[in-house]
Amino acid sequence: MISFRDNIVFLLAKAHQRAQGVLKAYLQAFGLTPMQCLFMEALWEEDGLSVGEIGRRIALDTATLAGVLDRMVTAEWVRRETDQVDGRVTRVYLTEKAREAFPGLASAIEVTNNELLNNFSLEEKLLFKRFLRDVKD
Amino acid sequence: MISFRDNIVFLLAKAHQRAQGVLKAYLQAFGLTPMQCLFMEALWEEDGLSVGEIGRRIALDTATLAGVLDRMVTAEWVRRETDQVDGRVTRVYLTEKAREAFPGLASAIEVTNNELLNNFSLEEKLLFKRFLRDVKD
DNA sequence: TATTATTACCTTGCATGCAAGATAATAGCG
DNA sequence: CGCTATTATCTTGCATGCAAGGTAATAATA
Repeated sequence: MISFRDNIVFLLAKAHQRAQGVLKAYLQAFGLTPMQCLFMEALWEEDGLSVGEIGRRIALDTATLAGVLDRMVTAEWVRRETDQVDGRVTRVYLTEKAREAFPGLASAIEVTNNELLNNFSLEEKLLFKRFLRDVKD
Repeated sequence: MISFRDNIVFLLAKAHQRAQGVLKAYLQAFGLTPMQCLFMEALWEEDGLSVGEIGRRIALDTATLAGVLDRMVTAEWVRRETDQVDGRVTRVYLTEKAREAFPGLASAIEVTNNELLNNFSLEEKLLFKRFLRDVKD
C-alpha cells in the first residue's frame, strides 16, 4: 500500500493548492480569482475568442466557463457578443478596465512564479515544467 | 508577459486536473471520489483520528472536511464518535465496509500512479516528487 | 427543401475548496 | 471558583470543476 504522501495525485493536488493560494493572495488586490485571471490571459493572447475556444485553450469545460464568464461580465472585465455569422457562437472581448489592469496582473503572475520556484535552478524549472506536461501522455 | 502555458500555477492546475480525472474514473466503481478515498487513506494509517488531525494530515480545512465527512458517514464508510475525554473532539472510525474495500482501493491508486507516470523513469519519478514537495518552501 | 445530425452554449445537481463567522467545550489564570 | 482565552468543530457564502441533460442555430443529407 502506497502512503498517500507518495501518491502522485496527492502531491499534485497539494502543490497546486499551495500555488493557487499564492496567486490568489496576489490577485486579491485586483478583485480577481486565479481562474478569472487565466480567462483574461487567454484573451490577451487573442481577443474575441469564442467561449468554446477559450475552454479548449485553458482546458476547462463550458459548464464551469459559463459561471466564470457571467461573473466577469458583471464585473466588467469582458463583454460578450453573439457572432454575426454563426448565431450559436458567443465571442468574448476584453474591456478597457481589463487592458488597464494588464501590467499589474502580469507582474503578480511573475512574482508568484518566482516565489513558488524560489528553490529551483533554471535547469530544474525547465525539467519540472517538462515533467508536469508529461503527466499522463 | 509569461504565456499562461509556461505559468507554473497553470501547469500544476492542469496536471492535477488530469491526475484527478484518472483516479476519479478508477474510483467510480467503488462509488468514491478521490477526496473521500484520501480521507480513508488517512484513517488506514491511523484509525480514530480527530477531524482536525485528519485535516492537518491531508492539508484540508475543516470547512471542506465537514461536508466530506457528512457524505462518508451517510454512505457508511466511517462513523463519527465524540471523544470521551474532550467533548469538543470528534473522532472518526472506519467501518467494516471500508476495510473490505481496502485492497481494491489500494490497487486503484497503484494503477493510477503507474498510468500517470508511465513515461517516467524511476529516477525521474523520484525527482518529480521532490520537485512537487519543493514548490513554495 | 424538409428532415436529421451536429455543434455551441447553457442549466442543474453534486462535490470540493476557502474565508469568515458562530457555537460549544476546555484550558488558563487570578 | 469564576472569568477569559483558546480550541475544535460547524455553518454559510462564494467560486470552481465535472457529468448529464436541454435548447437553439447551423450543417448535412436525402
